[in-house]
Amino acid sequence: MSSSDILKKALKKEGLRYTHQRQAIWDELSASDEHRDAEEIYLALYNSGLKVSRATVYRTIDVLVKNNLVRKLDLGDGRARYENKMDTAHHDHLICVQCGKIEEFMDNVIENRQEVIVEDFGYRLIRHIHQLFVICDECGSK
Amino acid sequence: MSSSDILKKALKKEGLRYTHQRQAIWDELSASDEHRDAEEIYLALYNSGLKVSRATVYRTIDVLVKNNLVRKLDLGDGRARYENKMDTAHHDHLICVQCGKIEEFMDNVIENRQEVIVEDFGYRLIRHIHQLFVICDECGSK
DNA sequence: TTATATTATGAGACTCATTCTCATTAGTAA
DNA sequence: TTACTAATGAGAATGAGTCTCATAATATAA
Repeated sequence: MSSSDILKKALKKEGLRYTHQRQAIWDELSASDEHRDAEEIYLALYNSGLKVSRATVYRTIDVLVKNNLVRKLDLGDGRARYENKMDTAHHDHLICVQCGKIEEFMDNVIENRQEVIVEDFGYRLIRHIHQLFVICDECGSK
Repeated sequence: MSSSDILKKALKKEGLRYTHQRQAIWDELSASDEHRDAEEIYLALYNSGLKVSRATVYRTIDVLVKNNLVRKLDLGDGRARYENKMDTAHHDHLICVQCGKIEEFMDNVIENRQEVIVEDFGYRLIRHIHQLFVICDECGSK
């Protein structure tokens, strides 16, 4: 399924219209594996000649997040980051507190323990945030 | 060690003065096990007749957090919560996405796995955030 | 104590990411 | 095409948190 088909499907599901702006924003996000904030997405589009407003960037990202095409990360610094979620398995993040580098990890033992914990409470797990703030090898060796 | 001794010790270590406002804020935080935001702390003081400014609330909480007397929680909703850290063992949180109720959990298997993961990367773990967003028993049964 | 030198506080201005408003523009169904 | 809506853009608004700076309070020395 092409990039535009994926988007069209999500928009149809939400009862939303297919627009150039929404396609441009999804193209920008789906073409990269970086963890970027809204301003970076906005500027990337702007610099490639596509004048999409910040408001539309935010609005569209919300739709993409809601439809599981993009993941929103809260790193605790007041700026949300977004990553393409297509073809990527679930993972959590390691963040270097010095240089900001972001790595991904996935651990089945932890995933399973989470379920057990929530079950013991008699609750139902909806989603989780698990971030390991580290000093990476490069920063640590200085 | 009394509440004021604990505070005085932290302030001395930081080279800061002991003031009524700082004591009042620490009293307010240390007397409760709730997870409150800065505005709630400010209002609690205000309603008990202590007119401490919001700026001082934020400034003082920063000192308390830095000195491990208070823990800052980022729940991803744009308002930091603070909890008294005295006499409480390390734990992470379950947050009900419906009613906002916060419960605490601690799991040694997860704690150990985190260390292993970070070690495998050759990094050093500084701190972590682990939050399980759930639907609690009360909200789930409706 | 009292005087002196700082530091802390309060009020409100400011910041910055994000959201909202509303007039204009552009999809879309018939 | 038309006609009906929904989407967009520009910039105002929001809101948590930070900063500024004149004034007040604390610590230290005498």
